[in-house]
Amino acid sequence: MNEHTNNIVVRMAPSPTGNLHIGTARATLFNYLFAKKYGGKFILRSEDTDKERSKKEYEDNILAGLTWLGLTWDEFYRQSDRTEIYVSYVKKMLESGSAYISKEEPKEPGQRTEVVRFKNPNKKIAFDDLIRGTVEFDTTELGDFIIARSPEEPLYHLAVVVDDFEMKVTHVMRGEDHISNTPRQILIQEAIGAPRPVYAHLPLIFDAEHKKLSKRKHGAMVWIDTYKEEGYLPDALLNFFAFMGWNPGTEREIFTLPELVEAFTIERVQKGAAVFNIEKLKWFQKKHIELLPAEEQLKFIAKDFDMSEPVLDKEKIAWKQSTPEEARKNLETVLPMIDDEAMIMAYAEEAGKGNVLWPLRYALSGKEKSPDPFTLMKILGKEESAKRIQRALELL
RNA sequence: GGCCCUAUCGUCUAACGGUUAGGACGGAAGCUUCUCAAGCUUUAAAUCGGGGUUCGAUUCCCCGUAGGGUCACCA
Repeated sequence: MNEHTNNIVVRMAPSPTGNLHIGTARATLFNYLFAKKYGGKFILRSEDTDKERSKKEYEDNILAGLTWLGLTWDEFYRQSDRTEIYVSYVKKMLESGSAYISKEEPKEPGQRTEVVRFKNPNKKIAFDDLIRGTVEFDTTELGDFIIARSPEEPLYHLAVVVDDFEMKVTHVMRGEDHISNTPRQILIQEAIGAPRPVYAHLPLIFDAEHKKLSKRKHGAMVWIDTYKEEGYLPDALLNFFAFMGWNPGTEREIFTLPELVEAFTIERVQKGAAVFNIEKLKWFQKKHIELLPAEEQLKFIAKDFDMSEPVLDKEKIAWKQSTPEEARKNLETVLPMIDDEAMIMAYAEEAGKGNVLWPLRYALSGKEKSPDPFTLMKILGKEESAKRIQRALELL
């Protein structure tokens, strides 16, 4: 695997049956990293063959979320636009005998009395997985599985194989939950004469109970939107996702997206599932905020810390043993110096840091614990800062 | 249950036969005369079990065990 391996094509194929999911985003990241690292093409394909469950709004959400994350694609396709292609393959398979029409007894409303089944050759299939090595299956246990509801209504396995073939996909990187789908898809490939892509099944993301993350069980925590709304930076999320299942082989942990592309190698992807740890995400977020310009960082502080006008407690304005008179004197001295940190610090050095900085910080925040007074003043602005200091003075 | 995958600190992981088993998150402790939610320092914490192979196994093989995934006219 190197830059000279030509024409690498990968694809991410989400089904628009829900908003952008963490697992989808992470798998997309790995496909993106792989494509960019090796100079390949990254295709995004909306797998909406299920008309009942697929919705345009979900597709929009997935595309918007991926764009927000910075995971951009080179080509986009929608399976519902390609039905006639799948239909032509179903016809070919029916003619060649690799598929047949089967009479069925509908078990649920809406089910057909005739479906298209794949004629299973019942053989052993072994494929080489880039992450797991050789994986073997006996396809006998799969039976003659259904590949289309009717000759005009193709189902997932058929559509995937046809698309990967037509789109010349060379590497299929997807979650490990798809590993058992692989033998079916290889069987279809062989039936239509499609080459076998290289497979790479990514480790899953688990919850604290070591179960696959699901929308049903975990609700909002699986949606990318939730993290976006909470103010998480795309790069923090991406960095976090990358490190669940991959590491650069060094002790460096903070990477931007371009840096991840540079450092990425498929060989360092893990086999075992990773537990989603929100504390670690918060740490990545903190580190990525530190990468931002100073004024951008202030916005995050302002958002996380309650900056609304404080209700001051007279008793708390003066620091420790010092007197209200001292606090008053210090605040009056500092008031005209508001936008000059150096001057305030110089004064604080001689008057006693605590005696100056505590009343100042308390006057501004009204809290015993808060960011430092200079940060507060930058966020509040000169005018509001002066106003709050004045109010503290009135109490003394 | 069948099939498949996986197995190092609580968590994310490093060590590609030889290390005092390393780092990070979180935890604990301490330091830091403006506070701590910041910063710094220190610290506790792991190779699932049993057999092999080998001079030597976290590492290779086998068997267990445990966990997970998957078994739709969903994807």
